[in-house]
Amino acid sequence: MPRLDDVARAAGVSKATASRALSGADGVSPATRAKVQRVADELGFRASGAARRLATGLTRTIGVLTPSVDRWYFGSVLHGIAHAADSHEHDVLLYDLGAFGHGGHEKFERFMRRGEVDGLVTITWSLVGGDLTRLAELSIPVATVGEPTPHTRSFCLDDDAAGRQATEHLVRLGHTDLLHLASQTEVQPFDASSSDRRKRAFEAVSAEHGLRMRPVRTVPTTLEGAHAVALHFLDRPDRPTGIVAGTDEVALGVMLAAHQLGIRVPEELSVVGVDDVPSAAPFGLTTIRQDPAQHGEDVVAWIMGAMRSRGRRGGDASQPDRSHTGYAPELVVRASTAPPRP
Amino acid sequence: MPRLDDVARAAGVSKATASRALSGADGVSPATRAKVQRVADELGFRASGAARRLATGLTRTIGVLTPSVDRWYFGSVLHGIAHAADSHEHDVLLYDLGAFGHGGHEKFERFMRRGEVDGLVTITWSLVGGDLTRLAELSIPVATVGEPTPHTRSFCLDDDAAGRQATEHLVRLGHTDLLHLASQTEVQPFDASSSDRRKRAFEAVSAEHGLRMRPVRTVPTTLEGAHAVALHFLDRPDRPTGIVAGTDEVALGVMLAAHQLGIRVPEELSVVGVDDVPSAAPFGLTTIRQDPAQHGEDVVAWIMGAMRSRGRRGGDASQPDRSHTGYAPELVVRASTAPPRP
DNA sequence: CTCGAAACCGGAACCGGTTCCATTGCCAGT
DNA sequence: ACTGGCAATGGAACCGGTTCCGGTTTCGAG
Repeated sequence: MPRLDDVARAAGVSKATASRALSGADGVSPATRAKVQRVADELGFRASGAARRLATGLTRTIGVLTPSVDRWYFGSVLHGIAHAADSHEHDVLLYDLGAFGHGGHEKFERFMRRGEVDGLVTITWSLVGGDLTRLAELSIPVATVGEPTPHTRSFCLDDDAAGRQATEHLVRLGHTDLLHLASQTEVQPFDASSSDRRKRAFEAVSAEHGLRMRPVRTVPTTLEGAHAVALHFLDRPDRPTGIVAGTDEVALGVMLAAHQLGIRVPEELSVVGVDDVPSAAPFGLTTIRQDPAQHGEDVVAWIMGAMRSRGRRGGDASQPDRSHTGYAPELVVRASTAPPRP
Repeated sequence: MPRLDDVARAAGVSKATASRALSGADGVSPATRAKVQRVADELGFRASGAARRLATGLTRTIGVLTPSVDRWYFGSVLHGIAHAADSHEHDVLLYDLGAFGHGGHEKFERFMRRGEVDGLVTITWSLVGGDLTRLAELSIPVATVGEPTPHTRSFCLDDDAAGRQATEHLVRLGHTDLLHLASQTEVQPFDASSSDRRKRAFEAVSAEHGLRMRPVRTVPTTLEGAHAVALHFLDRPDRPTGIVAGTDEVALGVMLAAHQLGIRVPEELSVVGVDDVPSAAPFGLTTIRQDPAQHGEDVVAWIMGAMRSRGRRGGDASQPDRSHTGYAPELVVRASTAPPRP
């Protein structure tokens, strides 16, 4: 494996000049630069990342903290992040904190201990209170996607609008007896998780239109979990005529349960979800669409910008950007919603 | 941020001793070691990963090449990998090659160019032929999970047994007219992808029992894709009485299509899948279970072992381990299979 | 009491880049 | 012709650890 020294010698220049030539810094004549680059190519030179990081202090890596990677939303965000990071010539260091609470804290501690990233994005807050504030210890840009947060720059669906749109869609169809299924948030450091905001939007719309007030139910975020609970609360005469689910997975679980109980969707029960997962379409699920991969791309774009501004000292004094981006939801009407039976 | 030098000075020892004390190397008296460790703690010392890598040549990082991260199988494997890597104090560098063929090669090139990992696991071969052999250029342990390969150590479900078990289950129930839906493999460098092996097992069992020979159909690996095709080929009088799907997602798509066409499962159509995804249970899908997260854990365990043996020079001369681990499939019988109607 | 091995430790080289600073060469301005 | 100034370049320090090598102790065996 050739070193920079070898390239320099072969090109007849000093290590310093070779470094400048290859890194694109100026102060090198075009002729010299071309020669060095050619020689480097011929020798198959690849700069040692370790040496570069040691010298520059930059890792060209961004870290991702995620509660888990095998759920549609998280996976899609991660996909967007990976794509964007790659196009910025950055690597992605993945920290799968695992099942919530399940040793997640220890993994977080190890992450902090290594801390070899230039920027960090957390997908949802899967951290407990104490850990949250510790993130400030790393003096690197931090952003969150999936939940609005007061501590960091954040990106996610406008949950309030999403909850409203879903509920109002059913109200417009004539429903007056709705039930909201909030998906369970395992860790909930703030009083305004995504799930909460959707729930409040539901309650607000319910109140505005004088709907029957049923207490919101909290169910597991998975299809199978929601299905199991739905089998119980759907199997009674005073069930609602429509259900606003916090998530497509939940909505699909409900549709399945309804089907198994002989309740026809949408004739006897309307169901709306949020997400627009790929299987929502074939199941005919009416839902609120969001594009997590795009969120991932955007968060990386922001991180890159933030890294640049820290780069040039002076932007340092300015307040860190803790603003929030809420994406506009888009209602997708399919076959799972209809006017209630008279 | 304190440096090793600071710790050494504060502890009244040399940098060399401090390094030995903290890294656990021997040649340090217990008393000295304790003192250095205490001082390091007090100062909040964290060794610079960059410096350590430069000095040792080890990155404490393993790379993961995956075709995408938002599909159940890949996500679960990645989850297992992340967990295992963490317990070995290693980081995970993620390379999401993105949609197959879609710039995947460029991303792969960038990966090779940086190449700062101690070990590499590829989830399925999403690489084209040329790229495959280039992996040997990196002289690090490489393993694959999700497909048996001739070039590397590999881990995956015993596809032959899985295909046989699924098919034989239907045969035992009395079916004689089956259709196999192989899931599409976008890149297929070898003549024996997972999908192929399951297909051949199906054909073998079919022949052994003299079943009606229908040509195998290849369908997209997604629920929505399989659903779309199933709507066509199920909607005809001479449809089979049973379907062996290469994947649960495909099986679920078929079940959905059948339902929409008014075909009752399992009375009029039996369906078997492979995977046992979480939603297979609520849907009552009979399937062949596998545990991808376990595969991820195992592949990391192997990588760690391989790294150690390369560490001690001498094991170097020995042939690299290219063996294959096939996990035994487990049939899970649920409600989607039954004897054919007479 | 002496001698040698073994344990412990410090100095310094090294990993492979980046970057500050000094030097050189060349050209325009007066 | 002289010089201020700028572009191009080289030397060397530096980033922060690890590790080789040689020098002291220490301690048990003879």
